[in-house]
Formats: sequence, C-alpha cells, structure tokens
Amino acid sequence: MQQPTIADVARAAGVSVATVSRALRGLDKVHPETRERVVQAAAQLDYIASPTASGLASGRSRLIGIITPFMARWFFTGIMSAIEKTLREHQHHILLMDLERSETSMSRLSLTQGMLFKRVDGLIVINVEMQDAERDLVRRLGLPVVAVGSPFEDSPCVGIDDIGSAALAAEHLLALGHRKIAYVGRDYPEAAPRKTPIDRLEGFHQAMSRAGINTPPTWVLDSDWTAGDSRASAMALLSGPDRPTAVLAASDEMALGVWGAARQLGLEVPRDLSIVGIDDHELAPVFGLTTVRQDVAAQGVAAASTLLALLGLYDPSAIPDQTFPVELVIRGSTTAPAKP
Amino acid sequence: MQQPTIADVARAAGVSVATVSRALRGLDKVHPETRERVVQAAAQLDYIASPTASGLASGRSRLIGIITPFMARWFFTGIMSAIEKTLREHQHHILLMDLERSETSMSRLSLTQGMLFKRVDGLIVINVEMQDAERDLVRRLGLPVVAVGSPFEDSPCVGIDDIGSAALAAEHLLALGHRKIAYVGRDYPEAAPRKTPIDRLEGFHQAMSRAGINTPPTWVLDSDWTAGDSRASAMALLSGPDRPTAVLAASDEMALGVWGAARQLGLEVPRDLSIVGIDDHELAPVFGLTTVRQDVAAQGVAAASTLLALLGLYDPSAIPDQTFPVELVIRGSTTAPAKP
DNA sequence: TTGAAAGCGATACCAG
DNA sequence: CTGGTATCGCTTTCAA
Repeated sequence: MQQPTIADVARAAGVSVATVSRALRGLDKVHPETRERVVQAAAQLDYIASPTASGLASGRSRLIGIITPFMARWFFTGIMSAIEKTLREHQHHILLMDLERSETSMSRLSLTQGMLFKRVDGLIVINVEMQDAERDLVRRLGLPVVAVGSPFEDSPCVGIDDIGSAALAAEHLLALGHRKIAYVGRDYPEAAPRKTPIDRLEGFHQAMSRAGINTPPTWVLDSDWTAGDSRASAMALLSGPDRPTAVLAASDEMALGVWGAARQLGLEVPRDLSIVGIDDHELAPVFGLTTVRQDVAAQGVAAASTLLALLGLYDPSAIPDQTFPVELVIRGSTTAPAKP
Repeated sequence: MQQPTIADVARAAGVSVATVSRALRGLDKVHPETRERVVQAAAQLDYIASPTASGLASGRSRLIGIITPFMARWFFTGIMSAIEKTLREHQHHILLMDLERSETSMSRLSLTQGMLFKRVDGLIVINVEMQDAERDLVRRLGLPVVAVGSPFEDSPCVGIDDIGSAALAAEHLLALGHRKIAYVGRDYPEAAPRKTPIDRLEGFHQAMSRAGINTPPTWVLDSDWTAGDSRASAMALLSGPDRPTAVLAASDEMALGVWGAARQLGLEVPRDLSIVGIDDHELAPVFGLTTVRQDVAAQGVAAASTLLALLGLYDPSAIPDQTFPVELVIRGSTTAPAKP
C-alpha cells in the first residue's frame, strides 16, 4: 500500500497542502479549529511526513554527523549516547562515522565524495584531526561544527583541561610520597598527533618538574590507548630491576592494562605499585581504581546543545560551559610507597 | 557561495542533466567520451550530488537505522563498528538510535512519529523487543529488517547459540571438578524479558542438570548486566558462609564485576574462586579471564551484508552464516576447586 | 546513446 | 488565516 502524502491529508481535511504543512508543524497563523481538523485527518491516515521531501524543500535535513575514531572506547560511547539523546529531543538524528583503522584517505573518501557532509546540517567532531580536503568541504558547505577534545579551527570546543587533569593525578602520587613515577599513554611516534595524549603527558611533566623530579625517558611509555597494549608495555617496565613505585596512566583503560601486568608479575596493588588513571571508567569503582573523574555525559549534552545553538534551534544563553571540571577520586589503588 | 547542482555540471559539460546523472552513477549506455567529459566537469566544479534530492527522486535514502539499547556495552560498540564499515563500503550510512534508559513510549516516539523509520531504507535491530506500534509501522513501510541477538518476526537473525555458550562455560567448570557453581546474569524480574539472558541461564541450568547438580535459587543472581551491579550482587553472595567455588557470569563485564567483589573480600582468583565469563571482552586477556569467545565483528558484517542483500544490493549467495560458532578460551581465572 | 519532461513530497512566498 | 504555485535537485520513463 502507498504511504499517504500531504495531499491525501489535505484532501481528507478539506484544506490546502500549505495549510496542512503549517498546521502539522505547529506554526502560528492557523485557526485552532482548522488545525484540529488537520491533525485528526493526519492521525486517521497514519500520516508521517517524508523527511526527505521536507529536507529538500527546506534545505535542512535534521541530521547531525558525528566523526570519531575508536568508537569502541569508553569515552566515545559515553559521549555519543548523551549527544544522541539531546539531539533526539530536538527531532534530530545522528549519522555515525567511525574512523577506526580507516585513516587512509581512500576509506575516508565517503566523507567528501560519499556525501556524508552533504547529508548533514552540522558536525560534531570528536578527537580527530580533519584532513585538508575535509576542512575545505566543511568550509565550502558552511557547516557548523562543534569540536570535542581537540579544537577544530575556530569552532566551539568542548572538553576538559587535559594538562590539569594529568597534573592532578601526578600531584596525588607525589603527595603520597612517590618519587619514582612512570607514565603510560604517550602516542606512538608514527601516529597522527592528537591533542589529548599530548596535553596529558605535558601535565605529567609539569607536575613532575614542579616537584623537582626528573623522569627517565624509559619511564614514559608509548601506547595506543588500549588496555591490551598498555599491559604489554607495562610488562616490560615492571619486570625490570629498577621499577617505579607508581604509574600514572592517561586513561583508566590503560590503567587497568597496567594493573593486569602487575597482577601477572605477582605485584600487589597498591602495596607494590600504586596506579592512578584518568576518566572514571565504569570499571574503576569495581576494581577500586583511583582516578580523575570527568563527566562525559555532560560534555555530550554540551556539544549537542552548542551545535543546536549554532543551528539557531536552541537558546544560546543556555549553552553550558565548554571546559568541564574534573575531580580526583581516591580509591584503593594508590597508597604511600613502601619504605625501602 | 551556492553549491553547484547537476544543472551546472550539465551546462559545463554541454550535455543534459539526464546524461550527467547516468554518467556519474556509472550506468551503462553512456558513451565513454561523454562520461569522461561529465566527470571532468563535475570534478572541476567540486560537484557532489545532493543525497536529499536523489533520495526523493529515487525513493531510497541509503540510510540504515540501527536500534539498540545500551550503546555503551562492549557487544554493541563492537558490532556497530563492523556494521558501519560494511555499509560504508556500499555507500550507506548509519542512523543511530540508542534506547538506553528511554524505554518509555514517550521517548521512543521519535521512532514512529519522529520520522526515523521514514528516513531509512532498512533496519538492524540489536537485542531489543520492538513495541507494537513500531512493528506495525515497520510492516506498513515494508522496511527490511535484520535482527541481531533476538529474533524479529520472520526477519533473518544473526547471533550465537546462547544456550550452548553458557552450557560450554558451565561444562568447563564441571570438568574442573566444581560442584558449587553460582550464576550471575539473570534479568531482574521487572525488566522486559530479553532472549540472551534467558537463553544463557537456560544453558547453565541444562548443563547443571545433565551433571545431576541442583543449584540453589540463591546462587542464581539477578543483574542488569553491568560490572558494577554484578559486583554488588556478588558481594552479598561471596561474603556469606557457604559460598560457591566457582561463578559463571553471563558476560565478561559481569565476570569482572564478580572479580572485583572477590578482590575486595580478599578472595584470590582462581585459588579461592574460579570465574568464567562469556564474550571475550577486550579486558579478558588483560586479566586472564577464562571465557567463551564470540566473534562480534563477524556478526556485524553478517548483519550488514544480509540487510544489503535484502535491499538487493549484495549477492545473496555471499551471505555469511547466521549462527556463529563460539570457542572456550581457557585463561588463568579458572582452576580445580581447592580440596576441602 | 542522448534529451525533454514528468514526477518525488514537502516548504515558502505571494496573493487574497 | 488560507490557498495557489514555484521551487528544491535529482531520477526515470519515453521519444528521438
């Protein structure tokens, strides 16, 4: 059976399509009685407007593109979920673009050629550097963009103070009396530079040098930010003769990787090794991991609201903060170093 | 500046819009020379076709809706990532619908009223029961559907043998000599019944009764399938006087929750307690968790390919299996029970 | 192989 | 407040 169109509703209600369109969208300048009749007719016919058609006519698709690598990481799923809910309340939907392991320009092609950008009214870019062709297209299309984590040109950017967060974690360890502190989470040199890893490492270094401590380069471990990889790196570090008394991991997932390594080596946490992470991952309270908490959902709501404001659909004065506070959460994975 | 339209390209190439349309979509019956000229002109103008317009005209949006609860769970992110990549190779995009904590019909309204279903060419439904109004609409629209995890009407369904998987895990514990085995992962009674939890519990029960063992009801724990919640349940169970020697968790996330509880109670795994999970979560190898592995990515590819086949865009003979094998992966979290 | 023209299903401007 | 109608940009017969 054919889907009912706006013309069917108009006929059934005995009005013009123009009136149906206004009535159903809740525009003013429609007589309440008329509107009622239209609404009745529409309900009667199970009429649902075609988003494609209204998109063509109005020039707005009510679709928001989300570009992200590592969709499977804790941070991204959390923020995405919040973004989705916020946008849904404003009748917008999310178009997903996972970039994981597809950094070749070939598979990214669908961003430009593949029409993704022409489908959406705006973009939320989560922790990715856009490529030149992509930036150009975004600019040509005049797409509003909200960045999360790392900035995009002069678009609004939502995030936390990464430098401060890492420093906070480091200072916690220092306050406990640790001096031999290792760091996990520097990007591999061959990876595209990302702001978050760079800033957190910077925060670690700042805190350490403020304390007058010189960290040997071998105690700064590269990682692809997965638990598995950081476990591997940590195995090497912790099985050596001169090992640190504490490790600062740039994310909780990596912190758990370090914990796994410690466990396998028979080291007890925190007795033999203190571990602190960043994020407050779902598993952090489960294992009692000390960490620096960030509110991912709040960041998602902020990103979505900001984009809606850019689209003129949301009161700009209601836009929440763009830099979110973090908070040290002390659990059982950190303690003072054992007396030598 | 205005975006170039198909008419601009036609003008530049000195042909009709019809020819441009054919040439750019790679249809036959276009003279190679003509096509070349069109392609040149299009490139020259940075022309990108409007998906909205071609959607209206052709009746296909190249958009696939994904409906899922718990977007933040391991299983969903993994499968979604695979689906996205598969669909992208066929020029389709994903429209996301996270249902977490939005089970009220009010917030689900956007599925029906909110046009989601009218935007997409097909649906992938992951482990959710659709509501009546939703089923009706899907039927009326004639939307092709592929189900994952739990079946949807007579649509193709991708998944694993949940009963067999749980039985496999249980039999591993039984083979090690365990008799006092608890189970975590029954849905709370007030939750909407889901197939996976039901089947896995069934598999556990089957294996136990085959072994002639009667599990006390108090050793079957309810959980919302998060690590935190299962940790809480396990705390109660494990701190009691008569505790099991092994726990079978219906997912690795819950297994890690149990592990957290054991740790907090000073129980050592596997010496004091064996733990086995299901999934092979990213953290399973990190902590040495014994588990039943399922291949999520393969299931995602299968779901996407099947849907494409339903849309007539993919060779149906190439559709992969719909029930995927699982495999017991023995790591360090299980061992024979301590001699009494 | 190519072109002309009729939709596709709304929106929005301009009258009335 | 309501109706007529041009328009959005592309696809798809139907002829040529």
